Amino acid sequence: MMLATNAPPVPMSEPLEDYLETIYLLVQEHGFARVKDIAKARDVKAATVSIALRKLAEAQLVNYVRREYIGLTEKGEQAARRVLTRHRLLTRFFEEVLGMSAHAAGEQACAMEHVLTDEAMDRMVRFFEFLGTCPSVVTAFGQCPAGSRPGDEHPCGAASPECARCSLNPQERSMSIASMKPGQSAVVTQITATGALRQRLLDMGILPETSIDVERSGPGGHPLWIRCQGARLALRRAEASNILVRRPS
Amino acid sequence: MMLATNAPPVPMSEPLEDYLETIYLLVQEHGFARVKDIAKARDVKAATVSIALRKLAEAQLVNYVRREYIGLTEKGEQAARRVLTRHRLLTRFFEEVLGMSAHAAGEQACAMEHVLTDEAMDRMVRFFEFLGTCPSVVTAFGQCPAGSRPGDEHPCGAASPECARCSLNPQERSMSIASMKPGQSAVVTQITATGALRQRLLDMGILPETSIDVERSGPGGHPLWIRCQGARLALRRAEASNILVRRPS
DNA sequence: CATCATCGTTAGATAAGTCTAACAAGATCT
DNA sequence: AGATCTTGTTAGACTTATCTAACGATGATG
Repeated sequence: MMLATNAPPVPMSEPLEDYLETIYLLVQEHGFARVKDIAKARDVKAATVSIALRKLAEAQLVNYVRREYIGLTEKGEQAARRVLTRHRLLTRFFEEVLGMSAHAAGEQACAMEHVLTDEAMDRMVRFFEFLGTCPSVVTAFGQCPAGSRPGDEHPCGAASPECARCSLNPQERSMSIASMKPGQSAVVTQITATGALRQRLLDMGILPETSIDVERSGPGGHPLWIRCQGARLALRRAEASNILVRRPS
Repeated sequence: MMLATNAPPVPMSEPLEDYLETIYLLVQEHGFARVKDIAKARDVKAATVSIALRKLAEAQLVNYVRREYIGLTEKGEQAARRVLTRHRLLTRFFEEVLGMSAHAAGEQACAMEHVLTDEAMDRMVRFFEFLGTCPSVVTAFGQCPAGSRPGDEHPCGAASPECARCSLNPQERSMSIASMKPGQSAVVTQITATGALRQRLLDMGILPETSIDVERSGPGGHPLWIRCQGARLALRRAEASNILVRRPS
């Protein structure tokens, strides 16, 4: 529901970011967000939420009239997705790379999502792009130190020899989403954009290994509508062509 | 100056942890810590430091008489080292693995050091232990996505083939610090301990790739005195034997 | 010795986020 | 309709960390 804009992200306190994130998830899951539910999700009292909502409304992040429907503004949705994307990225790192349980990884991600800088995020994404094309790295690590603690076994023997995906030419099935047709879906492998555009795409939740469904695609200057992580996004063609995917062939 | 104890770490606010860390570093660097210096290092006013010191003194973390010498207690030193170790571990991750500048890596580490859980730390250390024995992984990553952004080059070709260190039997030169003589120094490769002992050793600052100097070592039940990251530590033999190192042969 | 500069402390204010308790507004059920 | 239950809001208090401004103490200098 949101076109990529250049709105500079407003610095915000961690609790307020958490409220936005919570609202975003509740709306996505139930179609609405009530004070009570937000309070429960964040484990605070309803009174506290009420006050927070007033602040968020002042900052133009939520549309909110006393006792009425609570919804995110465009700006709020963007901020929420930004945080949520960081959350998912960190969770994946702790779970898939370091081998932590989903629960522990999520907890850790929660604590860090507010302070992950744009640059660090960028680097982590590149790390995942790298792992995605050469998964034996993770595998090798998963087999050894993250797992049990023998201490004597050596991982490299297992690591180096076969790198299944690498032998396939990765560009073979690779395409940008700009050339996808409505109804098709694919998995992101790489974001080739750099700088602000890259950051904006990442903040929208477009990360390596997330899947994307194309809903509408017009010719020429028309935006491309996609679904990603449950969100509907509109991309310009120039943006779309920077997102490489692989299609289950 | 500290024997490894089983004192349960006290939960503490982030600012207070920062004060401890700052004091620790100032003492290590200049031999003393004044209110003024702490204030400058943390970029707050002296008044604020004064108040914080009172709280730290109440919590038995600093020895502190009004207007007199400021020093960490044993508990305080332990807490400071705990945070500092997290800081260093995270910095290394962002710098060495993700390829960020030393400055950016440090900033990011600062923001995360207070919330890194024991488990996540443990996993990261294992990751480094893994990388230490099979460095081609990092190298390969460093050559590709973290560096420039060609997007088309593929890292794996460079990654898999030669894994220099792996071909050497890592146990060859590997030994525990328990068998080191006074005056010798070595680099940590692995902490084989598990559970609480492992955590305690990590919290003391004993991480993969840190160097250790043995200062005194008695026979039998006597503790082993070492220097690590500028700190003097006493280890029991049972602990020392869990720390594997490589010596520049 | 008197003065002045530096350093540290105290008092009082502010801001953010939380709580409890009391209250108000709808919704539901006889 | 009236009683009651659920939900949300407001008022007031507390905690932590910070600030400014004023004050006190220590030590150096003319």
